Amino acid sequence: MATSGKNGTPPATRQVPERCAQCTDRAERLFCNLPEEAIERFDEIAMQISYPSRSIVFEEGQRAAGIFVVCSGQIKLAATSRDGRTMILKIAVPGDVLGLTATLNDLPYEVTAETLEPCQIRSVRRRDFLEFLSHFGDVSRHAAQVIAREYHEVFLDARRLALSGSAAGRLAQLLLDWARTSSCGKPELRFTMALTHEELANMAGTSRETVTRLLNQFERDELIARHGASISILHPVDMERMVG
Amino acid sequence: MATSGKNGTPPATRQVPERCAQCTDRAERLFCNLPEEAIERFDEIAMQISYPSRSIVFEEGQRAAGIFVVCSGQIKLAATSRDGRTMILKIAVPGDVLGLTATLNDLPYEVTAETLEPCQIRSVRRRDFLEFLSHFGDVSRHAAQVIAREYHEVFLDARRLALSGSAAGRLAQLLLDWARTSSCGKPELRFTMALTHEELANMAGTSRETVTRLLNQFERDELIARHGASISILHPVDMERMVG
DNA sequence: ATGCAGGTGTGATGGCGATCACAGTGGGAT
DNA sequence: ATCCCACTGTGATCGCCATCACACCTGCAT
Repeated sequence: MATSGKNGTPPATRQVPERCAQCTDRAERLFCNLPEEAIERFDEIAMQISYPSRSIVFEEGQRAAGIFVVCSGQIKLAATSRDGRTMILKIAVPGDVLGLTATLNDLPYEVTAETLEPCQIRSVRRRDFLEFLSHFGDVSRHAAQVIAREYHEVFLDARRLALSGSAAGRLAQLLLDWARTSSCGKPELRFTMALTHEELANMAGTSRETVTRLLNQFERDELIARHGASISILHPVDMERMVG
Repeated sequence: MATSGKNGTPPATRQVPERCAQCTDRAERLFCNLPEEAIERFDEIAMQISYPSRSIVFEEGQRAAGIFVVCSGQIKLAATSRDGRTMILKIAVPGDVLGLTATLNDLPYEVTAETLEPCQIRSVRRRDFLEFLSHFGDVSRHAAQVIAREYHEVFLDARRLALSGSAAGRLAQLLLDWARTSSCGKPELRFTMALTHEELANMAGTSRETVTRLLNQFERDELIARHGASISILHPVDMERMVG
C-alpha cells in the first residue's frame, strides 16, 4: 500500500529533525523555505507530532484549530457527502500544508485528513499562526503563493469533473495530471500507485468496478503498462486525446 | 439579461470614482479594504478601464499579465474543454479580484473572463502588483485571505460536481449555495437570475434541457417560485434533502 | 407584418456507467 | 497449512440524463 516496494522495508518515514531550522529538505518545499528568523520563530510555535498509520489528523466540519505541515508520510484528504459518497481531493506529501484556507477564513476544515502511513507532522495553533503571519510580512507572501497553488489544484479537479465527459476521460486525465506532478520536472510518466481502485474511483468521480475495467482496457490498448504497483504511461499523446 | 428589470434602465453601471481612495464601497470589499497608504500606492499603479458588455477581459491559457479588480458590473468566469464543453466557475461581482492565483503562480489564467454588462475594472500589471505586495506586508495577508476564499468557492464547486449524485442534486445545491452568497448575510433566498438555462446548465454540470425540466419540476413541487427573472427558494429544507 | 435569433418547453431514444452479485486472488495472521 | 479479509476481475441489469428533433414564444430589426 505504501510507497515502499515489495522489499520488506517500512514505509518511508525517514527521521525528521527536531527543529525545522535543521531540516535539509526545506529549500525545496514551497512553504517551508522561510527566512532564518521566521523559521526560528516557527520552531517556537510549532508542535511536532507523530501519527500512526490510518489515523485522523482532523475532520471535515471541525472548526479550524490550526495548520499542519507534513514532514514525512502521505496523507489522504477527502470529503464525504451525507449519504456516504467520498471524494478524495488529493494525497498530501511532505512539504504540503493542511488546513491553511480554513484557518485563514476561520471556517470549518473542508476535508478530512487521514494518514496512509506513519507520519510526522508539525502543527501550529490558529492564534499563533495568525500572529506569526502578522509579524513576518513576507511569510504572508509565501502563504498566499501556497494557497494559490492549492487553488490551482482544486481548480483542475473541478475542471476534470465538469469537462471530461466520460469516466474514461476523467481517469486518463487523472493519471496524466498525476504522473506530471508526481515525477516533478521531466515527464517520468512512471509512478508507483499507492492507491486501491476504490480510492482511484473516488478521485476520478466514478465507481470501483469502472476503474478496474478501464485500467485493464488501457493496458490492452497499450496506453499504460503495469508492473506490480507501478504504472507507466506509454502513449501520453493518445492518452490526452481520450480526455475529451 | 442584466440585473435591471423590465424597465428600460441600463444595467447597474453606477459611476465609479476616479481613485480607489474615494470609493465609498471599499469597506465592505475584502480586498479593497486596505490601509490608507497602501490604497494611495494602489491608485498609482492601477489602471482604470471600462469594458462594454460581452467583451473579453482575459482568456484561459494566456500567460498572466496581472490582476483585475471588478469595480462595477458582472463578469462570467468560464473554462472550456477542447471539444467545446463549457464550465462556468462563477459570476464575479464588484469587489472580486480576477487573475490573482495565476498572477502569483506566474501561470496562465485558468479561465476566460467575459463581461455580462458594461463593467468598470481596475487592473494592475504583474510586476507592479508583486512589488506592491512586497512593499506592503499586510496586503499579502489580505491577498492570502482573498485567495483562501476563492479556494473555498472552487472547492464547493468540485464537491458539488463529485458528490451530488444527480443532476437534480447539483442544480438544487447550486441554487442554495448561490442564494446564500448572493443575499449575503440573512437567508434572503430570493435573487434575480441573470443567467440563461444554458448557462445554469454549465454551472451545474448538466444539459440545457435538463435544467429546463428540473426548474419546472421544482416549481411544480413548490420548492421554488419564479416571477420573471427572480427566483425564490420556498422550502430550503426540502431543497437540501434532495442534494444527496 | 415579416423575419429572424436567442431563449424556452417537451417527447423519444439510446448509451454510459452505477449498482448488484459473485468468483477469483494474494498476502498476513495464527 | 488454513483461514480470513481486502482487493481485484467480470457479467447482467437498469435508470438517469445527454442528445436529437422540433414546436413555441418572446423581443427586436427592418
